[in-house]
Amino acid sequence: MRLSQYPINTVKETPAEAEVTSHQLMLRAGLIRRLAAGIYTWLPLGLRTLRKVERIIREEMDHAGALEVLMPAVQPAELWQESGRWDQYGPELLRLKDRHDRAFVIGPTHEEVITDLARRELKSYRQLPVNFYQIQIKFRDEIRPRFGVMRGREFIMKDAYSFHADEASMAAGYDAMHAAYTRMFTRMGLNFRPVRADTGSIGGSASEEFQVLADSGEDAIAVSDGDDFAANLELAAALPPTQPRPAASAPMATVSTPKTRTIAEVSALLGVPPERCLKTLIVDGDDGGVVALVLRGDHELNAVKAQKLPGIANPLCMATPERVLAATGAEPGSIGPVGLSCRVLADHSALALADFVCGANQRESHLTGVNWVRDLPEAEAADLRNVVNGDPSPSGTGTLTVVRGIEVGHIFQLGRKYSEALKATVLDTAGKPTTLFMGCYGIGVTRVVAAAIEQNHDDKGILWPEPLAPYQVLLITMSPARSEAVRTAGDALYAQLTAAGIEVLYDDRDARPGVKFTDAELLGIPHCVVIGERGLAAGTLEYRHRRTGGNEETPADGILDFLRSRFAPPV
RNA sequence: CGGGGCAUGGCGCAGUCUGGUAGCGCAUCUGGUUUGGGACCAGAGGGUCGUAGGUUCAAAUCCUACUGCCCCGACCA
Repeated sequence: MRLSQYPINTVKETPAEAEVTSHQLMLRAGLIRRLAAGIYTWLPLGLRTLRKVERIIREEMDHAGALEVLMPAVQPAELWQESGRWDQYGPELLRLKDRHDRAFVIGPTHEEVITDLARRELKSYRQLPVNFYQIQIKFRDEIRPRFGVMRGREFIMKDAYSFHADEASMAAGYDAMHAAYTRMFTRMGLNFRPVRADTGSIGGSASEEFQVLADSGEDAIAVSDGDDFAANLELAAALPPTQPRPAASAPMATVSTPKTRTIAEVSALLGVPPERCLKTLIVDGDDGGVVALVLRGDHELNAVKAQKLPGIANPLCMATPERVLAATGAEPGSIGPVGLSCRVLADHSALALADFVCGANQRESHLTGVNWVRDLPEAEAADLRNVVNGDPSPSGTGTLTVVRGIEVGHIFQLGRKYSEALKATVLDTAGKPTTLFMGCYGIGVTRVVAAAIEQNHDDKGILWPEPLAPYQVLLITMSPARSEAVRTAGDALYAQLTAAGIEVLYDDRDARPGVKFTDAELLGIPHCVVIGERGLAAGTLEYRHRRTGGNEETPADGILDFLRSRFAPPV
């Protein structure tokens, strides 16, 4: 493509609406434009990268034996009522009616449609296993779309659904997708980790997320330095301390702690480090009562872990101040586990403390020198907290570090959740109907593009991983309007490279060199060839690589082989 | 949905407190001089100041309602 014929501008100033780097760069480089909140147009340059992501996904899905289909974006409400998700999904599901007043949804996902297809088309165990996938537009009416296409409302997803006669086949299909995903993201040149994940609202048993590692990621991931263990923070288990609880050495005493509400304030006032203070949170139980959750002062409550515990409301709900007062006799800021009549759950690390500080359940008072058993009954032990840097890995090897990630893929073993609801069965070897086992496997295609930029940029612009770059080579002519020789050489080289099957973006604009170079850096095409008069006279071209920088002179007549030697070998 | 903020040429902003001629930079167009790292000079076009009411002799500015967008939280590819 000739840049002189690409009418979209690059932008110098960072648009005010964009917060994260990838969003800013995508707008500045002219990859996307916003139409409404969370809804974007893909411009030619951005679309090329999007298509490259799609192509790699298709190749690896096909290679894994999956079959491509294309399902409708608009789906009848009946299917959602049948699966029960019409009522469960909530306002994120965009519902609409047609002219006959029939209810439809814009599909946020396609379990219902694919399961409907499966129950109609699949009749025998002999047809299994099978994996259908599509690359298609989804709509989720997110509460808060943000970060450009990273969390849009309309987005492109690759979703795949596998069907199996038994659990072992489902597990094998899951493993095959795990391998396919690993190949895809490796081919895309992304630094990623598969991590264990919570199954959330989709349901099912085993589940892993594929996370692109980036500091701006919305997800926290705990990774072990001893082996390949990695888990989403919501799921990463905090092991109980191995050392036994020290013996009590201090008497319990009540101290006045006026105007202190937070652990930090109490800690500062009493001169006791936060890790020797306890914080007590009152949450709703599932029986109408309340439950006290006790954590070490320096630890954070993990809501996903807590709400899975029996007796605790799911989703987790903090008790109202009135209920806290009724249950403890004090307001948040001065509450503690001593003398509570409600059920008390304590995190393992909180239970390992001796001579600790906690709220006294009296206004603006705390207790010091408190000890389990001696001063209050030993609470039920539970894993309630987020792991922190330095915690031992649940895998038993190494210690954990918490890093940030962008979730670009998620794979699930669904079991029979949807096939049961929609009565999707096949005949087994005995000729009896058997309910299908399912797996489902998603990739946020549009999000991959943003994640790739988030992970690959510098202060000047994008640094495309070679397999995702909209073009392989950027060809720049220096002042073509002034030099016919440069212009002719540029046109000829453009034709030559294009004929050789190389994807070339040709900056033939009549713009000053500085403009062209800064745009080159913004756009992030990996390989750049510069044609100028002074090189032309010597029979040389200039080459520079976006990531490594620097200028190299190379003979003009060997440019094709030279470039090919610089291309990254395919993964 | 709860909390906070913003809305003024295509983009980024000032002007709003204290009502009185709509302004700056970038971008765009014309002419000229320039040309290896976002040029310079001269000129030009482009804005119902988010929408609708209200107060006032007079509203971008004060009041009311609404809409859109952004940020923080819970949800997710």
